[in-house]
Amino acid sequence: MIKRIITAKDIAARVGVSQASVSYALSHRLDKRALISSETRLKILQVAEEVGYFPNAQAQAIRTGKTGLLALWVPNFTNSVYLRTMRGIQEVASEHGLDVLVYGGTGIRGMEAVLRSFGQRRVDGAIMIARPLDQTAQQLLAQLELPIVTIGGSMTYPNIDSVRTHNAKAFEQMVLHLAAQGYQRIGHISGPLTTATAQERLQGYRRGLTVAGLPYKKNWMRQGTYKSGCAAGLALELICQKTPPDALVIANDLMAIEALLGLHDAAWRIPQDMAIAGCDDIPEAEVVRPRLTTIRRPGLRAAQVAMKLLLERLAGYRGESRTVWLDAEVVIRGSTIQDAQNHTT
Amino acid sequence: MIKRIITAKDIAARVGVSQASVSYALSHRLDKRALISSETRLKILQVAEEVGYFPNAQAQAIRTGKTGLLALWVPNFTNSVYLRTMRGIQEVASEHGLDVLVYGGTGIRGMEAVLRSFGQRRVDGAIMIARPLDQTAQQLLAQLELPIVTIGGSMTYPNIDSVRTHNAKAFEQMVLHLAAQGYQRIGHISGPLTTATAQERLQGYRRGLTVAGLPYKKNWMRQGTYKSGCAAGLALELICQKTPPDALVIANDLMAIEALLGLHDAAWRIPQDMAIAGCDDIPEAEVVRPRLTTIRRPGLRAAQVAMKLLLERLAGYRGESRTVWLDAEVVIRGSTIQDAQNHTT
DNA sequence: AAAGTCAGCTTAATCGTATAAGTAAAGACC
DNA sequence: GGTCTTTACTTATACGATTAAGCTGACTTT
Repeated sequence: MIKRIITAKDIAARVGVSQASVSYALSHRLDKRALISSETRLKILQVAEEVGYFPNAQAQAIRTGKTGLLALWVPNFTNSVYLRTMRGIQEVASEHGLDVLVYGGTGIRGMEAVLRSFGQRRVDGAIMIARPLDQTAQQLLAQLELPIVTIGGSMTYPNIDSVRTHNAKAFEQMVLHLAAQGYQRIGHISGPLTTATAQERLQGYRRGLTVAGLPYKKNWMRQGTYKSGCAAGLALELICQKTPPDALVIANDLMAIEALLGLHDAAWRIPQDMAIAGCDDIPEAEVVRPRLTTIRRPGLRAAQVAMKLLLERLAGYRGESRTVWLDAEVVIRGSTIQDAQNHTT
Repeated sequence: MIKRIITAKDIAARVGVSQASVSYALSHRLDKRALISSETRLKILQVAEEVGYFPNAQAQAIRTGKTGLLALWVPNFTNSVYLRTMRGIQEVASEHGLDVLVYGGTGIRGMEAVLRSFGQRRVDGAIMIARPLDQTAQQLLAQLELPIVTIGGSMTYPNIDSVRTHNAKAFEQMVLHLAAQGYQRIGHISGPLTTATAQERLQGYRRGLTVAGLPYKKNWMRQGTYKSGCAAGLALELICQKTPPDALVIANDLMAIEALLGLHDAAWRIPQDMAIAGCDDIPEAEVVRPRLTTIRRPGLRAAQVAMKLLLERLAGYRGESRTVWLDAEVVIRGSTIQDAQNHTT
C-alpha cells in the first residue's frame, strides 16, 4: 500500500521515462509532436494501473482551466418532485466524466455559498432547479458568463438556457378532462401568484374554462402557498358558498392532497361531490384514497435536456439563450372519475 | 466586467504589492514572518472585494493537499428516507466551508466512479449512506486511508466510522406497543435477510415478543424485498391461514403501506382486524387512511453526527474506528390504535 | 556521403497559489 | 555608533499536471 500521493513523476521513475511522457501516454493525443511508441505507452499504462494512479484533477484544472465540476443548485432536497431530476443530472454528468457539486441553501446565505463556489471552485457550469431569483441575483449570475441552465426558471440572459414545463397546456388539458367528466363548476387553488409557475397554471386553468365554455368565477378561486397547511382551510372556504364548485384544479399535489383529506373529513364524497386534481405526481398521490388525479412533470427528461444544453455550451456553443419546453402528462386517477377502479387495487 | 480569471497577481498589481503579500493578507495568519501591516491588508482586502476575487480552489488544493471537497454517496436519491440526511450533510458541510460532491450510481459502475473521484478529485473525506458493500469494495475503501463515515453501514476498518440507528430497540418497542394495545398474534414481514438492517429489525421484533411474553410463529412471518410490489401479496398469504396474525410489524413503510392498502381492498378493517406498523416515516405514511404507525429514524441527527465524526477526522483524529448508535422513535398513528383520532384530522 | 525527415523521446515553461527564506529599513539596546 | 531585533515586505520555489519546443538517432533522399 502506498502512503504518499502517487504522481506522474512516480510513474515516470518506475518506467524509466520522463514525467512528460507519462502525461502524453495517458492523454491519447493524435499530435505528431506528442508521439509515444505503443511499447512505452503500454508499459506506462500498465504501471499506472498497477499502482492505481489517476492524474490529480486539481493540477489538471489549474493548467487547462477546466475543472470538470458542475454545480447543482436545488431549492430543497425534501421536495420529491426534483429528485428524479437530481438523479438524472448526476447520472448524465457521471457518464460524461463530470462530477456534481450540490448546493441547497436558500436566501442570501445560499446565494453566497453558490457564488463563492463559482468564483473559488471554478465550476465549468451550473444547473439551477426551480430557483426564483431577484433581479440582483440574476444579474450577478449573468455577469459570471458561466454556462447556466435553469429548470423551471425563466431568465433570459445570454449565458443562461432554460428547460421549462408547459404548465399552462397541462392545466388546460386537466380542465378539459374534468369538463368531459361532466363537471361544470370548476374552481382553482393557485400557488403564490408572485411565482411564474403559479401564474402559468392559473392561465392554463382559465384557458381551459374558455375552451370548454365553462364560467370562471372569482368565488371559486383561492390563492395558496404551494406548501402544506393552507389547502384544507381554503377548500372548506370554497364549499361554504351558496353555489360551491364541483371540481377543484389545485396547483400542486401537496395542497391537493390536503384539500382531498380535508373535504373527506368534512364528509364530502370525492369524486361524486367534488373532483380534485393536483400537479406533480408525488408518491403520496397514489396512496390516498381515492387516488389523486394529477399532472406528471417530466423530471427525468428535464434533467436530460438540461444536461444536453449544458454539455453543448461546455463544448463551445456561444449562441443565443435557448428555452426548451417540455410537455407534462395528465395522469387520471380516482379523484376525478367515478367508476369501479376507485375501490380496487 | 472582467473577462479573464482574476488572480492574486492581478490584485497585487493593482495595490502595488507582491503576490505573496496578497496571499498573506487573505490568510490571516498569526506568524511573525507573515506580518502584513493592517494598512496594506485593508487595501488588499478592499481591492479583492471590488473585483470579486476568490483564491482559486484548485491552486490552493495543489499546494496544501486539502481540496475542501466531500464525497456523498447515496444509493438512490429517490428514497425519501435519506433526503433529510442529504440535506443535513450539505448544510453542515457548507457551514464549514466544504463543498459536497454527490454520487449515486449503484453496482460496479457506481463504485468505479466513486473510486475514480477519490483518486482523481482527491476528496478530503467521504460519507456513504446505506451502501451495502461486498468484501472487495470494503477493502478497497479501507486501503484509501481516506476518512469515511457510513450511515447505516457496519464496516469496521480503522479509517471508517459509522452512524447507526438502533433498529432492534425500536422494533422491540413497537411490538411492546402492539402488545399493550391488546394484540396477541403479532406477525412480521421482513426485508431481505441478507441485509444487516433487515436482520436487526427481525431480532428486535423477536425480542419484543419474548419481552411481552407473546408467541413467535414461523407462519406469521414472511420475507419481503423492502421494495414495492411484494407486500400486498405476502399480507394476503398471511391472512389466508387458520389462525392469522392480528397485527403486522413490517420492516419498512413502503411495504407496510402496500400491505395496508391490500388488506383494505380485501375488506379487512384496520386496525380492528389487523394492526399494521411500518418503519421510516415516509411522507405517504401520514396520508394513507388510517394513518400508518411507524418508526421515525433520525435522518437529520444522523447527518449531523456523521459530519461531526468526519470533521474530527479532518481535524486530525487518528484513533480507533467509532460507531455511534442513535435511537429511533416510535410514531403512533391510527393503524395500530382504535380510537376517535382515526377519523378526524 | 551529406542533408533532410521523422519518430520518440526530454527539457522547460506555465497555470495560481502557499510558504520558506531573503532583505531593507526602522527602532531598541548597551 | 555599531549590533541586534523587529517589522513589513519581496523573492523564489514547490505543488502536479499540460504542452510547446528542443534534441537525438535512425532512416530516407538525391
